[in-house]
Amino acid sequence: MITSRHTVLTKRERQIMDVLYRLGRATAAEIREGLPGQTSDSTVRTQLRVLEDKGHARHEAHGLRFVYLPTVPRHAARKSALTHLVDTFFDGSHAKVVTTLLGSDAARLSDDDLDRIAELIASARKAGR
Amino acid sequence: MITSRHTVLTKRERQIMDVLYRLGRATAAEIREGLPGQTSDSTVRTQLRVLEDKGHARHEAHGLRFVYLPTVPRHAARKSALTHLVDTFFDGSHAKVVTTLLGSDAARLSDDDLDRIAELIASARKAGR
DNA sequence: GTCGTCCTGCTAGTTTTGTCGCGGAGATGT
DNA sequence: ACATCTCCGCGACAAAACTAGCAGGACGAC
Repeated sequence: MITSRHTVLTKRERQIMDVLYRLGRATAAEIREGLPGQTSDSTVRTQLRVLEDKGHARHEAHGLRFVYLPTVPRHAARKSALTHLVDTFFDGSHAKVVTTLLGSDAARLSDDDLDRIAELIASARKAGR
Repeated sequence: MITSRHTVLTKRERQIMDVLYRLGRATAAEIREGLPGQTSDSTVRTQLRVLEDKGHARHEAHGLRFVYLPTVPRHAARKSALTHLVDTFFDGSHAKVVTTLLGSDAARLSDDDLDRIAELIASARKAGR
């Protein structure tokens, strides 16, 4: 049953994985709540089993019920997701993304955030020369 | 917003749209080349027709052949894609994305980029107070 | 004109997804 | 013990997605 190769996710599977990554870990019921529209319990459950087959999720028998979580850790998944997004929409330029983020909605950045970013820029300059 | 087609893209459709956004505009043949694996010409063509039906792509009769392009302009598509990614993987924090980008691979940023970013930070600080 | 090439659109067959009903396995309450 | 509730998995069917073969039209070469 270990048919895990880089299988591309289907629509539903992607929705579920998104919920899973958003929450970190979740029960079948929690995932169902996180999905758009309404879906029956067994449907979600079946999908989760498929995702486990494909190697994208796993579960821990937490007490009596199952708690599902992604196999690929969040930081790894988001890195590749980010890379893909940068390549498709930003011509592979990290800088473009950064400027977009900073330019679009500066209100979401705290002073601490700005400090940290400024620091990163400073060290990037050092490394660059 | 105009008519927001809430149609979720399928695997293949997403792949095609990615190519389309990466290239900006493309003929059926170019798209086929951009896809992973091998796919017959008529398959790609059928998918493109579906994408047009769903309102995600359109074509211009450029000379004799068709040139396909996304209906949603790149900057709009990338904004929503970015928002979704930020929400799913970065807890909605723009700052986290920026630090990830700056921290992971600083070598991809030129001095000009760094200057521009520094400037954005400065203006963000001003706006913040 | 006739052929060969390069496009496009239709249509139909196959495969994959998506959905849920039903039954079983504990746990809990009466 | 029995009824009940919650949670899980299997299997079967419906729906959607994928794929490609084939016909037709426009163009250029001969």
